[in-house]
Amino acid sequence: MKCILDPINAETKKRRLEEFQRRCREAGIPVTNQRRIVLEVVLGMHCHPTADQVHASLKVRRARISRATVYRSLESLVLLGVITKACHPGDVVRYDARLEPHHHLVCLECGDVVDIADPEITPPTLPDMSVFGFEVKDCRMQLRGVCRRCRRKEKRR
Amino acid sequence: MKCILDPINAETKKRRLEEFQRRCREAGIPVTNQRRIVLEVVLGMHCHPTADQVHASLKVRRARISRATVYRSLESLVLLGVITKACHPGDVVRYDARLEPHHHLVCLECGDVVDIADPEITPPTLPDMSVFGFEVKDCRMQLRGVCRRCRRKEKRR
DNA sequence: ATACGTGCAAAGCGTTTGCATTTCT
DNA sequence: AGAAATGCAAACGCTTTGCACGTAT
Repeated sequence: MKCILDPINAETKKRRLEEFQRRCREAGIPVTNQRRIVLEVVLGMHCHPTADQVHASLKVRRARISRATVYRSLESLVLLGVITKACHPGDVVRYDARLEPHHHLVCLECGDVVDIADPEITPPTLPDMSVFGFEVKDCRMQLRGVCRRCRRKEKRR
Repeated sequence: MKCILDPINAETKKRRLEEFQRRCREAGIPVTNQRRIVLEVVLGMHCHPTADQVHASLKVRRARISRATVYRSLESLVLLGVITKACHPGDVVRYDARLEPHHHLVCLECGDVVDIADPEITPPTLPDMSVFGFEVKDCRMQLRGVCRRCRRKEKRR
């Protein structure tokens, strides 16, 4: 079984950047260099970076973008629907660049989340929650437990 | 269809408090008044309170427990496995007193999460992720989208 | 008696905001 | 030209921590 997802590939990245520009035009907000670069970096990062991790990753790429702008850019990318906020057990906001349906392994010890694909557990259609006035946009399974690293730590005690 | 879950009932509360005391003894940590009262309050609150909401709720009940102790008590209750950290898209830690399997409606606009039960979408057995060294303890479906209140707000624009 | 928990206040971080300046449309 | 975004630094809010004291085992 292979189900931990690979990084987003070059072709998908290109498509996502085009979609970002299209949505900016639709929403009438400027396509700034900063926003584009932030998106590029997030698409290239491992799963669910924090704003600060994105900022650090920008530094490595020699792109000088202030911390405040990184926060604001990520927020506008969420509003554009180009990325989403990941649901984590911790107290730091994390972002998820993967839009296609997938699931998460959540470690309840360290808060780490890993993307997985497992068609077996995915329901074929989105459940209807309109009785509650709720519009379902996507559906993700969280498999919560303890990751390898944390299990090792536990054994050591 | 009825699937938004009712508050935890009196009988269950009693059982949960007993379990808490038992686990304290097992772990060799003291059963203090503060920890017990914090648990009582969390069991009585609507879904996924923040530490500060718990603290406020304690005030209403005329229980003077310092904010720091509330934070520490909640953390020890998590370690004891008596409550869990809820997985939210926001930047504040939220707690979940419901241990039995259930699912969540997550509003991506306001970050609100509502407990639901829907056996139709619940997989019969926990998927095996031991290939990744991951021990699955529970499995929750997140139906992410927009809640009634936020949809109304959108229409007003 | 001893180890652990509690309360208080201060420190620590992640995040947001006000304002002058720059950039995009 | 006008509207919106950026950078900086300061402010803000949630959470943790150091320390003296209190409490459970």
